[in-house]
Amino acid sequence: MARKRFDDSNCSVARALNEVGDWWSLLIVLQAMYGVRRFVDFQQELGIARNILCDRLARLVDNEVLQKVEVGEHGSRQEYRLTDKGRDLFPVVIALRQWGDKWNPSPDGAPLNLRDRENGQPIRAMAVQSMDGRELTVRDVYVPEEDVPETGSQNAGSVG
Amino acid sequence: MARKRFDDSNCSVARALNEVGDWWSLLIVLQAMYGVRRFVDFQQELGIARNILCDRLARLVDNEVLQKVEVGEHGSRQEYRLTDKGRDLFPVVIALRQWGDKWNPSPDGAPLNLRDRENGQPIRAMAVQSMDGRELTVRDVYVPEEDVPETGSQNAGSVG
DNA sequence: CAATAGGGTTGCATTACGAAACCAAATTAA
DNA sequence: TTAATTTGGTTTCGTAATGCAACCCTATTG
Repeated sequence: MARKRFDDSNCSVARALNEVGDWWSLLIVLQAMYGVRRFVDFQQELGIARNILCDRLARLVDNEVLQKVEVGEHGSRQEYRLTDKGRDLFPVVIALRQWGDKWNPSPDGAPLNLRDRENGQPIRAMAVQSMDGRELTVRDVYVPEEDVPETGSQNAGSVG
Repeated sequence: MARKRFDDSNCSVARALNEVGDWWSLLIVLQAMYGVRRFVDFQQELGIARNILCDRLARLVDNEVLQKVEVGEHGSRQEYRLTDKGRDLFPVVIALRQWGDKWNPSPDGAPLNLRDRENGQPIRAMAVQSMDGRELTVRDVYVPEEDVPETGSQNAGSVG
């Protein structure tokens, strides 16, 4: 049967995964953050099959993560650029990258080091924070009683 | 042909997606963060096919994101619990959730609100930060020249 | 002792993915 | 000016992954 979709799930993680939760989409967004904009370049950087790339780009455009821009005089040259929505995936990508670097260190050498353009310092480790800046773990948070989603659909009861 | 895998990619995002980048794995981890530990509960909460759930749980255990624990006297009752590695996905999940809440608001009602156990306040929006706490966008970071990965394999040149 | 719950496995139909070939418009090279 | 190349796709086809349902075995409950 068809792959299950979660467009109308009342879990926003599920809805998010619906848009960028497949093998390629996030990598495409990552490349876009690296500055890649052209079909051929995505294809070469990722080694993705062209038909799949077409499909993913179209879906990302549909979901307004990317925007397709005609460049060149008579059309026939396109660019795929990140929208604000797409750029907003930056924390997701960085969180994932840091997790990967920490728990699956690169087989050959140092992790990609990202630096603050302003002073050349490395960036901070991503963390869930309280309003006053404390770092929160899974156990430090909860869902208020009145907001606990009913079980059996997509969300379980308590966090922690 | 086989779905492309990225075990040995020198991009840590790709390696991370290799472990939790499919449709179900992150949702399973999310449920685990909600406190779900039993096979049947995962199955009911997610509505996932049982064989797929088996496969994903086994893979997550292999990758040390979950740990399988025998409970009950004579075996035959298992629990799947998050490891430190799994719990460390918290920032990833929260970043994804906040992105989903912002750009694909729940069709029926308010987003799941997570609160700080210590004072009942909501948590902060995830952000990539500089060492001194400034919020950084994609354009505020760069990769130092000597660390720029060669093009054509898995990473493009510059960030921004 | 029968019924049920927990945790899987097996078979089968449907769908998605990957590789390579093919295509057409627009550039560039000769 | 014609031929080759680049860009952005689509088509075809074989393989892999998914979902559903049915089945299995071991504990526990009634």
